[in-house]
Amino acid sequence: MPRKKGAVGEGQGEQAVKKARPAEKDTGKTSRKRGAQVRKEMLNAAAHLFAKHGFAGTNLRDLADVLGITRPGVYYHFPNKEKILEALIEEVTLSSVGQSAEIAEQVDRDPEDALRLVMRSATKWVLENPVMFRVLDRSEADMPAELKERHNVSKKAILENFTHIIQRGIAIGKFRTVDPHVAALTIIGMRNWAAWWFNPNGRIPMEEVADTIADMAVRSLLRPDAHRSRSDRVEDILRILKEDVAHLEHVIKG
Amino acid sequence: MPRKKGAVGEGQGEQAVKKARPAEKDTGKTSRKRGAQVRKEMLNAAAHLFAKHGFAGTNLRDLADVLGITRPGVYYHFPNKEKILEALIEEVTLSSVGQSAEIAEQVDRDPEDALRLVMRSATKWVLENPVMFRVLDRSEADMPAELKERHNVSKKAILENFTHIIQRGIAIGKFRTVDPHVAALTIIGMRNWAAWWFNPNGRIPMEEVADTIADMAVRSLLRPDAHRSRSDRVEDILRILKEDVAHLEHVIKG
DNA sequence: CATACATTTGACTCATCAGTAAGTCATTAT
DNA sequence: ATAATGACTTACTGATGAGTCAAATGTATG
Repeated sequence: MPRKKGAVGEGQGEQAVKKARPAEKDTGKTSRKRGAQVRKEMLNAAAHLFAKHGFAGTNLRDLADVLGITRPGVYYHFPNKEKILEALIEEVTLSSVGQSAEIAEQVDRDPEDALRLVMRSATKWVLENPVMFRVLDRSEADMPAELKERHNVSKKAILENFTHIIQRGIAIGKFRTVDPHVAALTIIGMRNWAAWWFNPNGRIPMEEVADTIADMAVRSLLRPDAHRSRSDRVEDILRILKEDVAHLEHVIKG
Repeated sequence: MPRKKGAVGEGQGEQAVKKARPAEKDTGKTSRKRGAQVRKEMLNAAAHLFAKHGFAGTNLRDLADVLGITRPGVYYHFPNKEKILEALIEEVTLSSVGQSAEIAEQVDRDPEDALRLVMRSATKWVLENPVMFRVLDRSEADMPAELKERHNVSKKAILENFTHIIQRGIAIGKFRTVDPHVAALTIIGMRNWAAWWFNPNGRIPMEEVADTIADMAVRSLLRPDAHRSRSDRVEDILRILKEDVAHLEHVIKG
């Protein structure tokens, strides 16, 4: 990506991160104490660049351009390129801690409810931080070992949570699927992929998308007949099934 | 990724692409006429590298190392780095042409059948070419304009096919979803994400995974009541119900 | 054996990019 | 007013990596 000659972010689908100069008066305080603000903007801009080009494919000069400073100016705020990624990931894992806690709480409810709640919350998180999510995803190969390790642990935890819920759903006869592991990976895919197509300024509000995806996840696993009775009690489901069997046998004979 | 000092493909999870020398006698013909063979190996190795590090993040020397030649040797087979990517994409789009045709044929069936068939075939393609799929996905930002254009057209076509099927399913009252567009994107996510977790040498065979994902996609959209009439044969339904009853009775007792 | 041809190498060039060092300059504290 | 300092800049270094090219190393064929 040898830096198109003309400008910087010339792509047509940009919409975010573009800015040629701090435009004289940014917040009243023109220069001093602007540091923290710039740092934030830098992380935001870096997130967009890392998400699009990956860590290795991102040029610090492009980052500087976005902020309207020169390349070495970046080094005032961060000691090196990798620290930017680390700061970004730090931020993202921090913001996902709340989510994990929330998920852990729900895990022991009725499987259908649990799956819906956990899936909605997990999806919401992705839709609220789509760029960060993409960075995480794109930079895996370039992450320093320690960060990669943490990231993998977190991914594994999510997968296990889902698998666990699904297994419980199967045990009480509410879910049906060939393999809980594959099923968990698949619904995680529904959620994760959303980070790549969801448009925060689009037609459909985030909450609604999250609800839709969570609903699809649940329905993709619910045993068809279980839909009938929304009861949690296995005995109820069994009774209904038996009624159905009796009915069908009658139909066949009659 | 400044090239770990020691070796080349030191990661523990490698399993594919590793080879230090063409090992004396490769196919009997040691050197002459080896060109086509090396070219193939090169594309394969490049696919793995591009998939892992992205186009920009891939070093041609790493590619050369995998093949047991030196970096300039690469230029005998391809004029430059970008042409390797192009050749790769060429190959991949060629192999997906068949799929598109197949999909087009199914689109006008009964929506449930159409969705299942199309989804299965689309998923199978991904599972058969997971590395290629990842390359496509990872290299989007680095693709030359013309290739990117073609790629986008193909993505859009798939999306529209799914959307169309879903809309028809809603129209005849068999599917239910808030937004067909979101639903289409979500089931595409189920499929696409599989490229990142599916292991061709894993426990579960490809066909089964494809079937499972296709089934989940269909069920995530089917209107609950429509499940009943899924099979035309009452006997089938009865048998399934009896299995369910047995299963539940077992659960209650166990 | 000699020649032609396929394949690969060593030794380059050139551009890019991460990171450093020293200097500038407005603002704020003294 | 002056010193300190926050937020830069210009001008470097050094590494890396893409791409070139004239040889070298075979290896098949006449």
